[in-house]
Amino acid sequence: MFIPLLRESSRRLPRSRFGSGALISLPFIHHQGIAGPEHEVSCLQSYTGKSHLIQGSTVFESDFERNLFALRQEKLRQIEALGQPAYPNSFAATHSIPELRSTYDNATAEQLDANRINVAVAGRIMAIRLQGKAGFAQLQQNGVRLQIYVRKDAVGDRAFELYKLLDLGDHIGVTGYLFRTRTGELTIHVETITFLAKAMLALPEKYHGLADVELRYRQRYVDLFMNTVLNEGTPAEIPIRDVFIKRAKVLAALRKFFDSRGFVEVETPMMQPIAGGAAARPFVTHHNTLDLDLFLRIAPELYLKRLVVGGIDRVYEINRNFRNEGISTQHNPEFTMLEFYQAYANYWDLMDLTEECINFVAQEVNGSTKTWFNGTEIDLSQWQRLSMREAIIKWWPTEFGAAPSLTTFATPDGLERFLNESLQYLHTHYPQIVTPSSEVQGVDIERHRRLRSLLLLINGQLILLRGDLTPLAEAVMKALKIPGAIPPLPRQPQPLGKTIAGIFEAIAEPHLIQPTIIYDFPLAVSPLSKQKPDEPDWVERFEFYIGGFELGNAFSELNDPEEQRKRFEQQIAQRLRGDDEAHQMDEDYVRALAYGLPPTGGEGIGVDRLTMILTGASSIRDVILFPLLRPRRATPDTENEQPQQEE
RNA sequence: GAGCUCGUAGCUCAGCUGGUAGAGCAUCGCCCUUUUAAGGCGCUGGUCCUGGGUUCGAAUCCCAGCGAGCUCACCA
Repeated sequence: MFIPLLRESSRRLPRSRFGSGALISLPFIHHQGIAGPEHEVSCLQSYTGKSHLIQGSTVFESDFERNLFALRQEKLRQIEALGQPAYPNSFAATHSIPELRSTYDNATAEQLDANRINVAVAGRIMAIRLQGKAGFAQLQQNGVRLQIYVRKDAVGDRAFELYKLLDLGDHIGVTGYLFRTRTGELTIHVETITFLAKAMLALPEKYHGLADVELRYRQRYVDLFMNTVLNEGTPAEIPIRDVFIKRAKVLAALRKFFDSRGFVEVETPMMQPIAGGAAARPFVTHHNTLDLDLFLRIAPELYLKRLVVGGIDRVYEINRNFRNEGISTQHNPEFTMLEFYQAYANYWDLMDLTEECINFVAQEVNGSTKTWFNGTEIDLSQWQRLSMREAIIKWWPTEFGAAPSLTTFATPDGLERFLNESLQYLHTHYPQIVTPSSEVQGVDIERHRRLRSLLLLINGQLILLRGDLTPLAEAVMKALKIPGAIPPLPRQPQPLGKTIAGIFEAIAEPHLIQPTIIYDFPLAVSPLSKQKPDEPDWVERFEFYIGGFELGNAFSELNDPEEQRKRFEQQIAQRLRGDDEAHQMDEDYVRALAYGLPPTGGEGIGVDRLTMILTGASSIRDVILFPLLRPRRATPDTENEQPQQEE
């Protein structure tokens, strides 16, 4: 199976050196003085025949790479012939490249000559320039580069032979002394070269790096050492390596912040019999010995509050949550969340703590509270606070006619009447909205699309509120060519609070670019938070938004076991109505509350999203080392075995 | 789940009013002892994502699929 493939590919191998019949111009053939096509065929086959990688593997993209691998194997052999092991175990460096650069970047040529600095450093070759009997290369370590200068008369014949066998991407160690070149660049004048490891594959193009977004995610190892710059040409420009360095700093800063305030870091189950603490669909897994279905956690919330019951008054956890939802620039199925709980605190205390925390982390990570995100400068020290109802009123679109007032939200009837009026208003003032923007000429496409989606939104909310299609709503749906109701028709009208929250998200969220705390949420969307004493339909809860999306969610925790059980039952009722994100019953959690949870404030902060804000990365995948992607089909064989059977 | 855009050499990209594929980097060979996106000369490298269709002829047009990005929907 392999041999025919080799022969086939052999025909396309380079023929330059040995004329028309030559198979491949392998340096070792030259060195051994063997010539002629027959020998070459047998040589290539004999040594590729020893390689599991070349024979059986799917790591190669092409014959080009397969051949390159074979050539590099031969170079390794020649390196061994020069007396250096192909895969040595260590190298004793005296400095790291970042150390050398930071220490001697300002040293003058005269200083370096007068006081010779002998060094031994290791790194990956990221640029190499041979010039006859001398050459330059750039070694990279931890994202920092340092030039080396190799002269044949300084390193000797053998070492210079080795230098000529080096390729882009190889790891080497060198000893020598620092000097400055004619053009002033800090450089190591090399005295010895130690071969450390070979790059058997070709590096991406040296100027542009790895630009293909998909390749960058799939082969993050390449992306990282190529260190491609994100947001090039903008104030938010940042090499990808620095994104992840900053991510590490975000985690360290968060720990520093909470540790210094007496919080205890804990780890609670990520495999849970009941996936609770949030509204989301969980992943399911199975424990064989116990024959038990388990859920990957969607939140640590209920376990952390059990710990507060247990007397850990200040507790936090930083870990992964898993939600079986769609993927977007703000969503990855697994994401990192900080959750913390503080006994005897309420949501007002947490608002202050949140502002302090984000401020602190920004300073630790960036040395500034200002950051660039999606083309806007954001100041993480300047916060505004609005209630959800105020936010809806504030950002009610002018195209929709009159904005609601605070009393609009008091009763379902009031809200329904208001939404109906808005729908009528839209319908009469913008009769063209129902036409798709692609079919309308001479209009502002963005505005048109916005109006259209707002029309849809109101429609949907009315349907949800009422549980049926009124004639006007039906007419709009028909005009918009929407088959059936969107969202799906509920059997009963949904609670008022859910509609209000839906309107808020659609209308206000995109405006929340600068840090904003939105407080007082409807009870109906908050099964775990405490009611406001004077407004029982509303709870003491806030979310904070930066850059147009939600970063955190906090509330005064519900600690009345009886009320908690009732909320669970309501959630179960919603579940039965088809809402599979509604909360499940957790009797043990209710039991824990029955032992007495002190008044407690709790909050969750999305660490990935916070990192996005602090690094200017506009996609969550740019702050996750290995974001979830569809697997690539492994081999050409399985490719052919897959008929197009899916609809 | 829907819409838009993209998929050409290992990498970065041209070619897309249909005539059977090109550049730069990398690779390979030669020259070059202070270069730095080194330079010069020469060679090589492609199931143009996959499968159908239209056509005398498809990288190019049409359909379907696969993968990705963005926007929207859902959620955090």
